[in-house]
Amino acid sequence: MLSSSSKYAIKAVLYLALHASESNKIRAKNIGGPINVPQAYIAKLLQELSRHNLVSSTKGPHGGFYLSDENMEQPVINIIDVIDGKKKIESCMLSLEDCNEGKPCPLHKLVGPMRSKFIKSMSEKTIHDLSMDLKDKKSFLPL
Amino acid sequence: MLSSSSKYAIKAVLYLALHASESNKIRAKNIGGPINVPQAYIAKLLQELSRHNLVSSTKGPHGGFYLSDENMEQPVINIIDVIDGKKKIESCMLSLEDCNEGKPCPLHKLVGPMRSKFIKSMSEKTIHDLSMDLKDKKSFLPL
DNA sequence: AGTAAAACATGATAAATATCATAATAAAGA
DNA sequence: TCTTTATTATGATATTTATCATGTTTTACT
Repeated sequence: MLSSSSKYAIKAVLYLALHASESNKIRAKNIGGPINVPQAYIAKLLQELSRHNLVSSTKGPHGGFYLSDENMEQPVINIIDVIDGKKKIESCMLSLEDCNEGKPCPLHKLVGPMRSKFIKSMSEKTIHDLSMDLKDKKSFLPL
Repeated sequence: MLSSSSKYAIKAVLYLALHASESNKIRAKNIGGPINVPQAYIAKLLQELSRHNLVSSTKGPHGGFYLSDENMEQPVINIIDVIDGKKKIESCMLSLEDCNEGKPCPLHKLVGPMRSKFIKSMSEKTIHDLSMDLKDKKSFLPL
C-alpha cells in the first residue's frame, strides 16, 4: 500500500511533531533509533521532505529538524505524495490505463469506494491532528 | 497495494475464466498478449498458481491452462495470498510489529476499517463472481 | 516407439527500491 | 576568521522484485 520510504517518512515526521520544536531541533542521527529506521536513510528522506517544505531544518551547531506551524498543518497525504508520488496511490488496482466509474475494472467496485475514502482521510488529517492523538494516548508509535 | 505480480495473476485468471474451459485450454503463450503482460512472466505465475491448485493445467499437445469448477469458486484473495503472501496485505500501515485495536498506530483508525472491508470483499468474491460481472459488461478488462 | 507440443523447474539478468558512504555547504561559537 | 556541527547533495552498494532464457518432463498423436 505504502512504500517503506513513505512509512519511514510519516513516522519521522510524527516523531518530530512530538519531540522537536524550533528551540529544540533534533538531528537526523537521533531520529533513526527511536522510530527503528536506519539513520542514514531517514536523513535522506528528511532532506527530501525539507526540500518540499514539509519539515524545517537548520544546519550547523544546534541545527537539526523540526516542524514549523505551517509544517504541522500539512495533510499526511503530502508526505506520501513527495516520497511515493500521488499517482501510485490513486492508480487502478489492476494498473489498467483507463479504469474509471464508466468503465471499471473487475476490482473497481470492490476497492474504489474505500480508496476514495482513504485518500480523503489522508487529505484531511494533518500532522497536527495525528500528533494530538498520540499525545492523548489515542494512538501509539514505538516499535 | 498489490504487487504487479498479483495484478498480473488476477488478470490472467480472469482471462481464463472468460475464455478457457476444460475442452478449450489456453497456452501461456496466448495469454500474455491479451492481458498485456510479458508472456514468460505470466507463464511463471500460472505455474505457481497451478502448484497451489488455483488454476488447472495439462501438459503436451492440446494442453494449456483452464479453470475447473473448483478453481472458479476460489476467492480472489487466495491468488493474492499465493503470490504476495497474506501478511503483506494484512500488516500494519506503518509496519509496526504490534499494532492492533488496543494499541493502534496513528493511521490505524484511518485505514483499519477500510482494510478490513477490503479483505472481507476479497475473501467473499470468487473468480466466478468477478467473471460474471465481466460477462454482464458490469466491468471491463482490456488494457 | 518416436516425435512434437505443451507445462514445469530452475537459474540468470534487469530494473526498481532501499540502504550506506562520502564530500560539499552553511551556521554557530570561540 | 577558524573550527566544529549539522544539513545537503551526490553517488555507490545491496536487496528485492520483475523479467528473460534454457533445459526437463509429461502427454498426445503418428
